Amino acid sequence: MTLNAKQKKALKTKKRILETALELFSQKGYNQVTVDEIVEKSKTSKGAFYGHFASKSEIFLEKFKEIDNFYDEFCKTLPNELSAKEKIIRLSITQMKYLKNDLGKELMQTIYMNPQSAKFLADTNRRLYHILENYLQEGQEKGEFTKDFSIQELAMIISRCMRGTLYDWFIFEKELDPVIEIEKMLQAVFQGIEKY
Amino acid sequence: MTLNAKQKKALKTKKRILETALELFSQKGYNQVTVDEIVEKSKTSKGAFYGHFASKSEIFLEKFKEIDNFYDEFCKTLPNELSAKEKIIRLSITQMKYLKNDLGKELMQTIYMNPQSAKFLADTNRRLYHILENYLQEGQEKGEFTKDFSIQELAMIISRCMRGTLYDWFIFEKELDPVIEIEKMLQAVFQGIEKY
DNA sequence: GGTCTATAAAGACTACAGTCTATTTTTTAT
DNA sequence: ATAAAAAATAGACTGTAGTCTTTATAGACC
Repeated sequence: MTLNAKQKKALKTKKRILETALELFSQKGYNQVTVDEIVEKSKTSKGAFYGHFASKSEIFLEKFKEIDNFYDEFCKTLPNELSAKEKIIRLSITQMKYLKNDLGKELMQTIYMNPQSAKFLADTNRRLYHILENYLQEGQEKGEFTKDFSIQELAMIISRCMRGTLYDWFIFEKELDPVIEIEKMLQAVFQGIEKY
Repeated sequence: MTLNAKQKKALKTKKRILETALELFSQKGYNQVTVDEIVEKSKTSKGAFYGHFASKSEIFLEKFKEIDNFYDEFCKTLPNELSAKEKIIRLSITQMKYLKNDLGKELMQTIYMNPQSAKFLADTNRRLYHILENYLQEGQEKGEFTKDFSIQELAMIISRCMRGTLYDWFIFEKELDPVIEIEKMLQAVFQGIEKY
């Protein structure tokens, strides 16, 4: 982690590009901003831009990755005595609020609709999966959840509900609220829609 | 439906473009084919292409819409005495097989990852939603399903499971089988993952 | 301190989806 | 038949993401 002068300068360039780009995106929207514009305003060059980022959308991915701070913060403030189910529901709802209010629909849609950046969502080593797996394990151990599925399968099911809900947020014209939608979705998944 | 000579000719042009494009896509893959190439091979022009299709990906959307034939066929062969749950499960599984084997991952991914064409998936007037709503209504009436959700909400939940599963098919590196995944997903949604 | 190498940055260039204007072809009205 | 209007098609042109080649800069080694 001990950087020499050259590396420090490069990092400063990267930061300048990132900040300029995010600034422009928030001013005019992702699709209204060109890479040429970012490069011009940040006084860098195409070479510098693509040396630091693989694509225009990767800028958003970088921003999106800050979500790990959100998860950390969330875990800290969550009362431990809640049921595992309640923890997962609160995680999901709080997360949706964060994505909706702090990151915004355009950023999320850009990541989700881009095959390259969307791959990151499938990385089962990201914080989200670890947290989910913990709560699920706790739930299974306490006998709250079925053991018909493995922890990994359950994490996949829950996280898929999140992805499905977010995806629907992007594609439905009539403005869908991801917070309300994830709540309904999870209610169905936890209790089931069958009568017994 | 009575076309004059001009309209008939235009339709022939459209058909020629469509067939040439699909042929090329299947030969080299969607991303390896350019509109210029389609236009050249079909002996038409950019003007003709964009007169008939709003975008390159709309070609795939056109092909995707044939799915209604699949749904019709499916409904015809489905035994009526099955439970509503069983009907929905069979619909989902058979559909996934169709998407995977007949349409293919690239076509589906192209539609799903494209904001313009993805809007079509959100059209609640497509055949899929009507069929789902029928089965769900049948299930609610027979007392198979909870009435905590409206038919429309249930259709949204089930179809979102489908979309989420397909989306995951696209983004996970390690080849996911959408047929197996939808089965697990629905098992969870029908029975719930909570122990009671 | 000079040469050699590796990394960063510059910016010209390419590829390609989609637009725009011009031209041809067909229909309609007289 | 002929002029005017409408529709379809041709293909030149534009915008922009991303690549490629060149140049500058800094560290390393003698």
